[in-house]
This record gives sequence, structure tokens and C-alpha cells, in this order.
Amino acid sequence: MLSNSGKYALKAVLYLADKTDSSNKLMVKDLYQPTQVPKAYLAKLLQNLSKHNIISSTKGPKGGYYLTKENKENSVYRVIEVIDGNQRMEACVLGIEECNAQHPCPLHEYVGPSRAVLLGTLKKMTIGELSLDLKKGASFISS
Amino acid sequence: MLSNSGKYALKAVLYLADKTDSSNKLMVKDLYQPTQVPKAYLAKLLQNLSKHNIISSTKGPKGGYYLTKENKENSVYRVIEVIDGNQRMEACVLGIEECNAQHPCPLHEYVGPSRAVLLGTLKKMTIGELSLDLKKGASFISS
DNA sequence: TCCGAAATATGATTTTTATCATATTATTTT
DNA sequence: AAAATAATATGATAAAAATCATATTTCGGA
Repeated sequence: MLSNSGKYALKAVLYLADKTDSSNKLMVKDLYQPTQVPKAYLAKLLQNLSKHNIISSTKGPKGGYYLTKENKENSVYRVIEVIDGNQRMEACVLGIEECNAQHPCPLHEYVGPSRAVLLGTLKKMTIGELSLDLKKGASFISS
Repeated sequence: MLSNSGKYALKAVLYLADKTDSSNKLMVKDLYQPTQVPKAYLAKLLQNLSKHNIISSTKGPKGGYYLTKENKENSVYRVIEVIDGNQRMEACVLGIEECNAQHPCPLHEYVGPSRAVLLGTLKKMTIGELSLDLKKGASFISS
């Protein structure tokens, strides 16, 4: 459903949402084990997320990655969008360019509604909201 | 959502469902244009689908690919499963192996329901049923 | 102001997916 | 039987995604 990069990015962002803020940062070396993402690959992903203002960072000693209050207001979907683009989840299931409600592919009307619900959920829910479950122990990322 | 192979396979199978039966076959050269799938790649996909009994084939002159009544009773999901495997659509959205209802990832309870509806639809609907819309002109594959 | 720590930039390598090409086998028609 | 046709098997190439490695920049502390 999501690319590996998308899964990795979401895990990292949610983990950061749970564990960090402007005064509590984490470095790549603190993140790659709990998120189970290859270290060097995670580093590259975080750089990309940072460039797109999904996460925040500061260089040098005492630096690291973290999420500001504003960062936590991004939707879950926004993270996916930045990493995987919007076509992966939103384009026609059969990849037909001209498919739309007036001129639908065979699957359009059948998968459309449930997919819209799924995407609606991802677009409404913020990273901060989701991370509350982590904080409560109602969900987990690291085993 | 689906791989290119998955999209291509579904388009080809649905097109065959609409146009063929035991006495009306189509060859690769008749299929690659309406389905917009690269010819040689389509050939390989059809071989694979044939091997998995998703479609039927006969060699030699007057041969080609076609769908029997039994073939048309396969679910849409079965085609996806054969080409993309079942992990792509069914595994944890974050790719966490140990994720389940008792030990859920942060997204589990939010995406689970709508995804279940989506997959349920794909699993219940048969290729034959879907192709009826094509026959009625209520949906399309070829432009 | 210099040293070390950390992100950033860049790019190389590997693996997977997608694509292309061709030789082989089976079947129908002549 | 031979010839032509169409799937089948196999493998080569190209493109994209994932992974790994390293040099550079920025910042804090001694």
C-alpha cells in the first residue's frame, strides 16, 4: 500500500511525535533501532522530511530531530504525500488516466467509497493526535 | 496501491472477461493496445496468469487467451493476489510484523475498518460480475 | 577560537520491478 | 508431413526503489 519509504517515514515521524519536542531531540542513532529502519536510509529520509517541514532539526552538539507543535499539526496523509506522492493512493486503481466519475473504470464505483473513507481518515488525523495513543500505551511502534 | 503489474493484469483480465469465452479468443497482439500495456510485458503477465489458472489459453493457430465460465468466477482480489501477493494490501500499513488487534500500530484501528471494506469488496466481487458493467457500457478500459 | 558532534549534501551500490527480445513447443491447416 | 501460428520458457536490459558510504557544513562547548 505504502512504499517502504512511506512506512519508514511514518514510523519515524510518529516516534518523534511521541518522544520529542523543541527541547527534547533525538538523533539518527537513537531512532533507527526503535523504528527498525536501516540507519543510513533513515538519515536520508529524515533529511527529506526536514526539508519539507514535516520535522524539525538542529545541527551540531545538542542537536537532533524533533517535532514542534506546528509539525504535529500536519496530517498523517501529508507525510505520505511528501514521500510517496499523491498518485499512489489517489490515482485510478487501474492506472487509467481518463478515469473519473463520469467516465469510470470498472472498479471506480466499487472501490471509490471505501478508499475515500480511508483517505479521509488519513487526511483528517494529525500526527499529534495519533501520537497520543502511543503516549497512552494504546498503540506501539517499537516492540 | 497496486503495482504496475497488478494494474496491467486486472485490465487484461477484465478486458478478456468482456470480450472472450471458450470460442472467442484473443491474442497478445489484440490485447496490448486496448489495455495500454507494453506488448512483451503483457505477454509475460498473461503467461503467469495462465499458469495460475486465472485465464485460459490454447496454443497454435486459432489459439489465444480467453476466460472460461470458471475463470470468470475468480474474485478481483484473486488476480491481485497472484500478481502482487497478499502482503501489499493486507499487511500492517506501517509494515510492523507484530501488529494486530491486540497489539496495534498507531494506525491499526483507524485504517483497519475502511481497508477491510475495500478488501471485502474486492474479494466478494467476481471478474465476471465486474465485466458486466463493461458490456453495458457503464464502465470502460480502452479509451 | 578550536574541536567534536550532529545534520546536510552528494553520490555509489544493490535489489527489485518493469521492459524487451528470442528460442522452443504445441496445434491447426494445407 | 510440412508450414504457419500462437502460447511458453528463458533470459537480457533498463529503470526505479532501497540501501550504503562519505565528505561538507553548522553549531555548541572547552
